[in-house]
Amino acid sequence: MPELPEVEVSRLGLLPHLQHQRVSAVRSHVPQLRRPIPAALDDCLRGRRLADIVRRGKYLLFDFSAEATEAADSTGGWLLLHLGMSGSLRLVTPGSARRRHDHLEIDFDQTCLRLHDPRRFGVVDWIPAQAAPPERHPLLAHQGIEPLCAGFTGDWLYAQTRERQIAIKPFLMDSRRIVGVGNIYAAESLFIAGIAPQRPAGQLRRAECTALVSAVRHTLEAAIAAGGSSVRDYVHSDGGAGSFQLRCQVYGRAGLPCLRCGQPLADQRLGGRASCYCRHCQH
DNA sequence: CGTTACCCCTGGAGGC
DNA sequence: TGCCTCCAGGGGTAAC
Repeated sequence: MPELPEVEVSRLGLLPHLQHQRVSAVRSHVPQLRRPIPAALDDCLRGRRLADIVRRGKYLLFDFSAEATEAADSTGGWLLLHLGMSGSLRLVTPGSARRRHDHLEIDFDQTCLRLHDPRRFGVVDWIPAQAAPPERHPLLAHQGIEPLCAGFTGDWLYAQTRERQIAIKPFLMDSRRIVGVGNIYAAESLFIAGIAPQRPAGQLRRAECTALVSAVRHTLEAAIAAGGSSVRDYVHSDGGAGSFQLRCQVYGRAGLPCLRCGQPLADQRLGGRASCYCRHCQH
């Protein structure tokens, strides 16, 4: 279940292997995931070198906007990928057997990148360089602040939440406000900060906003660090990016004892999502 | 503006 | 063993 840390770990794991590599072929094996996969992707990418991979929220942008080495007729662009809920990216030996749900293959000179996505909630799109800049893409244009950037502070959160009745947990998870915080890390961060998930956002005091921002950043950074330590495994093993099992303190533990006070954890639906928390430790 | 429902899809879990 | 139902997840979109 990729949230921001999993996407960032994928980026960090792939970049050293793919940067400056040239695409030799692209194959998609399904017409669409959450949205249609561009049919002409092979024409767009073939012969181009990958300059960089950048992340925006949970989206990855593969930068092929530099001048092409072989494809001379157009000006390159960006490959936009989103892993949805069940997506993962793996580097495999070219020609090795494709697994069920390997929907997209991009052959580079030395390796093959495969997008595996059983539930097909992912996104694959092509953004031509001659179009508007990638941040204007409809899926990126309304993305909120990056939780790991310097501007994401307690003061920022305090200002943004004033007069807002919405519960703090769905507020945190709304990508138009803050990108990359999914259900797991929202639940964990609220527990660490001692804030109940159903609290109206506008009710949070300044100190609570500071604590929550700190908890979100710490949780995400710890998860990236945990995943980063297994980047080598990620690239070479069959297990994929599965080893950042950050020990969850509340997520998925409804009814089990709170690790801080021992009381059974409560479960409540907020914004359609299961929200596990401790009635005793979170207010 | 906020909230809710729905949709994309598969597979794992649990009930019978 | 199998069949059914429920649920999870991200997130865009439409409806209220």
